[in-house]
Amino acid sequence: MSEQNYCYKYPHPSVTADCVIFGFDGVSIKVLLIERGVEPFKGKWAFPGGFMNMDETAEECARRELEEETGLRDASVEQFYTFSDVRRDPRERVITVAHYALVKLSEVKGGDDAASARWFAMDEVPSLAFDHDRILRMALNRLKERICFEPIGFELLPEVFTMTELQNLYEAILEVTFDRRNFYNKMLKLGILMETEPRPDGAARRTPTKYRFNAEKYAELKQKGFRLEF
Amino acid sequence: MSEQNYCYKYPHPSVTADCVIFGFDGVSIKVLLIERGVEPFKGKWAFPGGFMNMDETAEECARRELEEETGLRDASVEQFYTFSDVRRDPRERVITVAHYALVKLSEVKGGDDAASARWFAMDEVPSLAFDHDRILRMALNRLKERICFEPIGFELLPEVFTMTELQNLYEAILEVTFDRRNFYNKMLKLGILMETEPRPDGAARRTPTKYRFNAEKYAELKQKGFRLEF
DNA sequence: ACAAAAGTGTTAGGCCTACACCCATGA
DNA sequence: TCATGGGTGTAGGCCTAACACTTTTGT
Repeated sequence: MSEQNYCYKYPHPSVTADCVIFGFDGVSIKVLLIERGVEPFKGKWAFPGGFMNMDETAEECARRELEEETGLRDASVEQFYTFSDVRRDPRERVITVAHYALVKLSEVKGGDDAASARWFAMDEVPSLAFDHDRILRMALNRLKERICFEPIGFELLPEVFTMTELQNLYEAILEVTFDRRNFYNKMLKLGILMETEPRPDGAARRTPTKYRFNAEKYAELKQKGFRLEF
Repeated sequence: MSEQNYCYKYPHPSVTADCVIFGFDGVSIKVLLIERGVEPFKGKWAFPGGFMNMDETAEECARRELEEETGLRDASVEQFYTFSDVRRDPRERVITVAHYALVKLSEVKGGDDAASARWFAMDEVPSLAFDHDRILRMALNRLKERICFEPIGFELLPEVFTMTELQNLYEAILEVTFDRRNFYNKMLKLGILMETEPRPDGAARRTPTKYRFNAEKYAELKQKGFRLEF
């Protein structure tokens, strides 16, 4: 039954890719976890992940996991660290190439495993399987670093969003609060936001201004090197 | 002879750790390369690296490589990316966890392989074996990012150094030039430099002020979160 | 004598921060 | 009418960037 057909002169570790999937619901950052149905860590929550095939890169493997859980193929996925502690998996030597994905919650459909998958706000995340607590901490740190250089916020928001939502997102990721006017000024001065036409419903109730991300302007900015000061 | 004793149900990639070793000679950034003596890429230059043992982490493996080539045990080593392209090694599937190390050139003794190892300035680096060109590019980018947040410069300089050397280092890594006075002011204001006593040789020839890195002050700064603006 | 490198201050402009009130809406 | 959230401008301080000359030393 369990034939062992792949033989090597020296021992090889198993290699997996894990995918920390972040979403944003307008108020707080969420992460998608899966409840483990088997030992080890049965009943504990963990990130989607799985063994890397021989004909795919780590990132492709992470994207595969992402698609299985969310149905999304084109989200932003980035590798951030490889965890190789000798005993991180109690069964055998497994090293994992950890990625994070940023997804728009509105576009996510439950995947195959929907039954055992759930979104958790950061302050609700339980103690996780394997070394996934550490992986989450590092993923969040990377997110904090990166949001100051790249407009990753827009990967997490719907196409059209309000300034307040954008501010909530930055505050949630960086765990700080900003003065509203200063945040407006800074973002608008950057020039990577476009106002969307407020549809002129005659008696429409007063709605906040909606914005859209201006990818062209951003490309220009990036050329020159830019940094968001927070 | 080549018995294949380690068997698995599914194929496993080989895992290596590579170590991009950076040094600084007072003027330019150097990287330590090793000339390959065997195929593939025989005669081409590559970073030190090797297969990960089953009882060591990727970082430990990278440190082992570092020590073999330089004799150094306590240098700063940091993992920065895992390269997993399917065909990056023509022989078999190999993924590599890439690290960079920052060393003080003055402390480096030639390692076992001294004959085939050589320091190259960045603008002399030849085309490299495997995907090591790409690895080098990414290592340099990480270095650029990191030098704005952490005083990694001090890992590359001798214990005692002049302001000009420090400036040359920043200029070499960031590939820019700074106004000397502004650089002085910024660095001194940060407060992480200590002047060393100029030894009062009576008629010593005029020497530039020497500085030393003040680790305590840096620890305080880091607490509060700091950033170097360049 | 000349070239090369160290050392040193000031000014103007831009950016960040702190801060308060009005309006529209929905309850 | 009251509570909530959106929208808006200014003034002060700090940091950044630009800029030139003198001194010392070695050649």
